[in-house]
Amino acid sequence: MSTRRMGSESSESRDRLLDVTLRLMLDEGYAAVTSRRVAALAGVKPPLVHYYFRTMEDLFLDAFRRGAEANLDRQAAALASAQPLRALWALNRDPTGSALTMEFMALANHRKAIRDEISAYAERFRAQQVEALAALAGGTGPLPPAAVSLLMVCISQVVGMEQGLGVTEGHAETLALVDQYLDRVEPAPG
Amino acid sequence: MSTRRMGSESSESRDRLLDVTLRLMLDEGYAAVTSRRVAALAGVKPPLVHYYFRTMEDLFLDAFRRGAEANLDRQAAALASAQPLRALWALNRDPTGSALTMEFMALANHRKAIRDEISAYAERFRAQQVEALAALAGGTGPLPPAAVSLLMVCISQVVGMEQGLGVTEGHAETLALVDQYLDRVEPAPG
DNA sequence: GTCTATACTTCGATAGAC
DNA sequence: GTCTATCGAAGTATAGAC
Repeated sequence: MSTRRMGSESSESRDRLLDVTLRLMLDEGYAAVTSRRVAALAGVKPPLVHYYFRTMEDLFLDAFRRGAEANLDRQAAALASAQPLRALWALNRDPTGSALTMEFMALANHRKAIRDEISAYAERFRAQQVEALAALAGGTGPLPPAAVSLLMVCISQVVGMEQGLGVTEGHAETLALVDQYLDRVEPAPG
Repeated sequence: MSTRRMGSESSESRDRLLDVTLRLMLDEGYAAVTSRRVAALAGVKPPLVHYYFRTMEDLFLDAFRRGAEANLDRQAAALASAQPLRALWALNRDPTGSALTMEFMALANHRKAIRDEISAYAERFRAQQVEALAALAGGTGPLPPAAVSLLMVCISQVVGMEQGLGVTEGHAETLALVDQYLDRVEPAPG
């Protein structure tokens, strides 16, 4: 066990395994991520998964980190754009994000290592947002920056979730409130 | 198969199996709900699970229905109370609810029968709320009833989720906004 | 450095005895 | 109404061949 070898991080197979893991979580939920299924979809033999990842938990962790880092970059770009609030809102409303977040949250429910990782990233996300919103030239209107940040996440997360279910009552009214707020605090250029 | 026998709904064992299922989902996630573990925790032999529930999916469905019906009753009581908005808010903030909801949502991701069931109940929940809020004597202030309903769910769900993670930035500001809203639309008696 | 053969465990589900 | 015995499939993980 102490002499167990492990694949390099630059391997193409390793890369495919991470891709497939995220896709599978999105399509069929975290419980569908088994070493056999991941391997089959990546076109490799099942044991290869354990060559690159000591345990399935390690696979989840690396898949999460990869997705989270990419999202942090996307969010930084959005916050640095000409219309930070609108860009942030558009980014949060991406339904892929909500679905994956929910899967990882459910996983975190009973895997401490994953909970800690998500917790650390969630704080970075929130901090990055709050800092940028607080520094906004025009301010964030009647709502404190931290509340704007949290509300955007709340609304996009739950609306996206419910859309996946086919439940839509109250969505139009709530999204209209957001648009109203954006028009007021960050008027569209057109 | 067509002659397969099945236990009655009034059985005590059946009742225990449903209890244990919900508890296990809460404690360790839906993936921990296996026929063997449920049986062990309920103090019965594994095959008994399949005597009462044809498949594991049936077990999940019945467990969900039982929990959902109880919640619909609780919500109806809250909405019929003297302070409907405050009672509804208190009910939504129960952390047990958020955790279970997340588990079932994750389950729904890859089980169509469960998705349909959750969808139907979610619509009933929302409809019950919107109807009651729309009929409120004092109205819902500057926000439309449907938006109030959705926002309460959004905020309590995400705040509860993040509290479980230990992430709290923005919570105080957002909860203060809710309190401010409640004080305005439904002033506390004291 | 990369992958495969294989061990061992646990799963859902059924048939039929008690 | 409940339990024993058991099947075939799928799970994680390791040891060792290329």
